[in-house]
Amino acid sequence: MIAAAHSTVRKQGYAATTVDQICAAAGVTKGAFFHHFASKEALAVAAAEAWTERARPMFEKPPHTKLDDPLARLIGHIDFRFAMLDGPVEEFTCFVGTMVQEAFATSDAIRAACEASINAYCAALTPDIEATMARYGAPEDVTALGLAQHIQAVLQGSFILAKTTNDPAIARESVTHLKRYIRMLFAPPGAS
Amino acid sequence: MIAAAHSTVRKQGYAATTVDQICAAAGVTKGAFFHHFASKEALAVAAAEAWTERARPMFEKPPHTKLDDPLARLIGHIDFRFAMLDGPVEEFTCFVGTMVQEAFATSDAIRAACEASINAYCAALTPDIEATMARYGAPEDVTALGLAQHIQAVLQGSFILAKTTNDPAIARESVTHLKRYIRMLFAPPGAS
DNA sequence: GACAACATACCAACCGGTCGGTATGTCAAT
DNA sequence: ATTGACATACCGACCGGTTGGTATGTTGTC
Repeated sequence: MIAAAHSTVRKQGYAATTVDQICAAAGVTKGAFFHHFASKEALAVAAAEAWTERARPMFEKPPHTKLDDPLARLIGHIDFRFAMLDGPVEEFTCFVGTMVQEAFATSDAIRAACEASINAYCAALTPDIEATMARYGAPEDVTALGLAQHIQAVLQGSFILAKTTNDPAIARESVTHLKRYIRMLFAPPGAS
Repeated sequence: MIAAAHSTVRKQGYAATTVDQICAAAGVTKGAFFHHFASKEALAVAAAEAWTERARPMFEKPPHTKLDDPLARLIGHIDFRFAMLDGPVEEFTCFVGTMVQEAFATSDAIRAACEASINAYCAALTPDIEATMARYGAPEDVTALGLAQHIQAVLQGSFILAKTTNDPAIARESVTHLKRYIRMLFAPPGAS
C-alpha cells in the first residue's frame, strides 16, 4: 500500500490520489486500508517515513561510496543522481518533494514528515562535504549542511523542470551545472 | 478569479483547490465562473498564461535592469529574486511550478501552459546571459538558455525546501550558492 | 428584443471514512 | 483434546458531504 502510494502520488499528486486508487493498485480492499491506517493523512506520513528508508541504499550501495577522496565520493554521488535522471519522469521524481508542495499549509503532520525525510537526505550527504571542505577548503560562509541543502534544491528544481517538459534532459542540464559548481568550489585557486 | 486561483493554488495545490473556493475568494458565483471558463482545467490554463504576464515587470521595472554591465544585470536579478524570499511561503512561491507537479501527467493542456510560462521566464533571462558570456567567456558546454533553466531550477527547488520548513531562510541559502556559482563562472581565471 | 453577463437551483458521480460482520488464529482453563 | 474468550486482519456495503458541471432564470445594455 505504501509502495502504491509512492507511485500514484508521484504521478498525480497527493490530493488527486484517492484511497480507492491506492487500494486498487495495492490489491487490497478499503477495509484493509483503514485497518492499517487511521486516515489518508496517516498513510501519507507513513509513506514519507518509508521514503527515507527507500533512499538509504543510495548512500551505501553504489561503488563511489568506497572511494578514499571525499570530493570524489561527493562528485560520485552527483554523477549517481545524474544517471537516475532517465526514463519516465514519474519514476525518478521525489515523493516527499511532490507531496509537501500540496500539504505544507494544510497538514502539518505531512509537512513535518517530508521535512524529516529531506533532512535525512541532507544529513547523509553532510559528512562527505565536511571532509571535502576540510581537505580542499571552501569560502567562509559555506557550511556542509547548507551545501547539502543546495544539492537537494537543485535536484528538486530539476524534477519540476522535467515535469514541465515531460523529459529528463532539462533536469540533467541543471545537475551538470551543479556538478561544475562543486568542482569549482573545491578547486585549488587559479586552476583552469 | 485568476488572482484567486493564483493565491489558492499556491497555498493548497491545484487538485485540493475547488471551484467553489475560487468563486468565494473572487466574490463571484459559480454561474459566473462557468460563464467565463469552460472548465476548471481551462481556468488553470488561463491562470498559467496570466502568471507569465504577472512576472514580466520583474524584468523591466527593477533598477538593476538599467545597468550597463550584463553580468551586473544578471547578478542584480539574482539579488532581486533573493530579496523576494521573505514573508509567508505561499506569497513568493511559483504558481506554475506548483501546478505542473500535479498536472504534468494528467492534463497535457495544463502541463503545456506551465511549460510556456517557464520558457518565457528563461527566455527573458537569456539575453543578459548571452551578453555576459560574450564579454566574460564561459566553459564550452555552457549555453545561455541552459544556465537560465538552471537558475529557474534552483529557484523552484528552493521553494520546495522552503515549503518543507515553512520558512524562507533555507531558500535564501540556496540562492546564495547560485549567486556564487554565477560569480565563479564568469570570474577571470585565477581571481580569488 | 437580442445578447452578454451574471445568479440560483440543482444533479450525478465521487470522496474519505464507518460499520456490522467474518475468517483465522492464540492461549489458557478444563 | 476441547472449549470459550479474546485479538487481529480483513471484507464490502453504505453514509453524509463535496465536487465539477449544468439547466434555467434574471438583469442590464446596446
